[in-house]
Parts: sequence; C-alpha cells; structure tokens
Amino acid sequence: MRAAHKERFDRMVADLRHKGLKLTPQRLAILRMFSADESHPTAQDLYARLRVTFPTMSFATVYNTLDALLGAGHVATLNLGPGPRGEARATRFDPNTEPHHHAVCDVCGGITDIPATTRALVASDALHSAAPGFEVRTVERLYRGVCAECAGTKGSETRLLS
Amino acid sequence: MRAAHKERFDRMVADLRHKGLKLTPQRLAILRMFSADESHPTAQDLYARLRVTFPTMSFATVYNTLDALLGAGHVATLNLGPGPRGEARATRFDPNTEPHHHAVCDVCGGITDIPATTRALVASDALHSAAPGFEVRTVERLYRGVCAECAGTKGSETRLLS
DNA sequence: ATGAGTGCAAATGCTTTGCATCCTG
DNA sequence: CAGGATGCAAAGCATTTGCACTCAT
Repeated sequence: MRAAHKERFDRMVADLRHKGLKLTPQRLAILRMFSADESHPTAQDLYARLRVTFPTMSFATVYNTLDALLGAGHVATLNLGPGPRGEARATRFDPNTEPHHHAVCDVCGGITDIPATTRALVASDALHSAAPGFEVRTVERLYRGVCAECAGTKGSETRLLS
Repeated sequence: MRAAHKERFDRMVADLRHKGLKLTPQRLAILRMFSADESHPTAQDLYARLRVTFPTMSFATVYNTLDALLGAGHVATLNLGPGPRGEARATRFDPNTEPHHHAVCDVCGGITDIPATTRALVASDALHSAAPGFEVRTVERLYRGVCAECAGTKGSETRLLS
C-alpha cells in the first residue's frame, strides 16, 4: 500500500468523472492536495494552502468540491469541539475512508488515525441492551489523551495538561 | 435513582456556591432548566426556552453559565457534524456526567445516552497496538443509525434514509 | 461596597449563498 | 453551446467580546 494518496487521487478522479461531474483545474488542484493530506485539515486550511499556488481559488470552490467528494463518499468529516486550549471548532476533513477512529492529543492537538478492528462489532452488540431497537449503522470513536511525542516531552509546555 | 435531575440541580448549586461563584436568579433558572434536560440542547435551544419565562436573559449569560458548569465538571459537550439533513453544527450540552456514549438517529436526529458500564464496551476500547505510546484519557463513542421509533415507522418520511 | 455577573450590541470565525461570468464535456 | 462550476462579496449562524450597569455576597 505504498503511495496510498496517489491511489486515492486516481480513485477520486475516476469516480467523479464517472458520476458526470466536471474536472476543472481547481478541482484537480484540490483533489491533489487533499488526497495526500493526513493532517485532517479544515476547509480553511486547504483554502489557505491552495491559495499559494492558485491565487484565484475561492472558499466557495473549496467547500463545493469537498461537498462533492462527501456526496461521492470519498471524504469523512470529523467534528471535535474546542479542545483544552480552545483550538478549533471547524469541521475537519479526512481522505481516509477506510473504517477507522481518531486519537486526539490534548497537548499538541494532533490527530492520529486508528484503524478499526473487528472489535468494533463487539461494541455494537453491547449496545442492544442499552438502546433496544437502535439499528447501528456506524460507530465513531474518539480517544483523547496525550500522544507519544508529547508524553515524552518532560519540560516545556507539557504542563498545560490539567 | 428517581428524579436524577433534582439531585443534579442540588449538586450543581452546592458546588458552584462552594467554589465562590455567585448564584444569580439567571443562573438558577439556567441550572433548573438544564439539569432536567435530557435532550442534549444547544446553547441557543436553552436561550430560546429560558427567554419565555425570563425575557431579559441574554446569550452571554447562557454561555457564561454553561462555561462555569463546564469548568466545574458538571457538563459534557457533544459535537456532531451536520447530519444527513444538515440539522445542526452547534455544540450540544449534556448534564449527564456519568461516563456514557451517544446514539444519534439519522432520521429524527434524536440523541440517546448509552451508559458506558458494560464490560464489552470497556474491553473494546483498547488501542495499544494501533497507536503505541498514546496515553488515553477518555473515549467518546458515537453510534449513528436509526432509533427504534423511526425504524418502526414504515410510512411517512422514513425514506429520507439513504 | 465591590467585584462578579448581566445585558445589549457589535465583532469574530466558519460556512453558505446569490449571481454574473466562465469553461468543461 | 448548455449547464455545471467559479469567484467574489454579502448573508447566515453559533459563539465571543467590550463595556457600562446591577446586584449577590
């Protein structure tokens, strides 16, 4: 699975084309950048970075394209509330559509993907007793804590941690 | 555990007083309404409802009070992205501070609390192998699907479901 | 009395929308 | 060459903030 982002890009392009959506230069630039981005960027993040090499890029186009990808199932969205230090409340976009969960570091704010194992199925079983009749479609899990890098940092601002 | 909301209210009042915060009529009204609310309301929801019996209530006061409760550990927040039908992206507040998860209905948007006590739930939260060194502090789980009521509704708008 | 809390309105930040123009298919 | 896509700016929400005033302690 080397260069997963390259495969992603190709898959997105092929599928959008197949669905009759137009492949404008703007969209290709967005797809190229987004498909390779593991940082769970916000729409504004992408816009800012795209603007560097594509000065006429507009919010509308970024949102519009992300929306198209969303409809086509090539993006997952992630909403974390304001963290410990009020970082960001904007929606984050994730090009990884494999079932997975997220681990958010309370110190640096970094987000790590956690592949979903078969254990998730066990979890949905347990739900039956708690909410009888609820038909589970998806399970999202959010781990909050301290990432390996920040846990290792003994000095500096690690003490932000309550 | 009858009238859990009454206990909650008393606990909140006692604790805020203990922490030296002022118990204004506004705050008491907010606490009274919020502590009994199982619907995971947004700040705006609370504001709108409070306004009926307390016409001078302002956003600032509602947010300010929720913030105080948050700092005192009497509230949990919940951020769902825009659902299937773009309902709401606002932060939701939950007076239930027992460890629990949430089940969101894709049809009616209803949110149900799921106690996190079951052993299966706890067991499935391990992630050591996936993110080595990550120090987990909390785990939030979000189930999406269809609630019992909506699953039973054969006619009407149930077909909204993709 | 005194400073935390309140209320209003203006400001901020993210996202959406209206609409004239452009360009892919 | 037709309709989807773009770009700009203005509009929409949720939330925050500034500041004079009020009231719980």
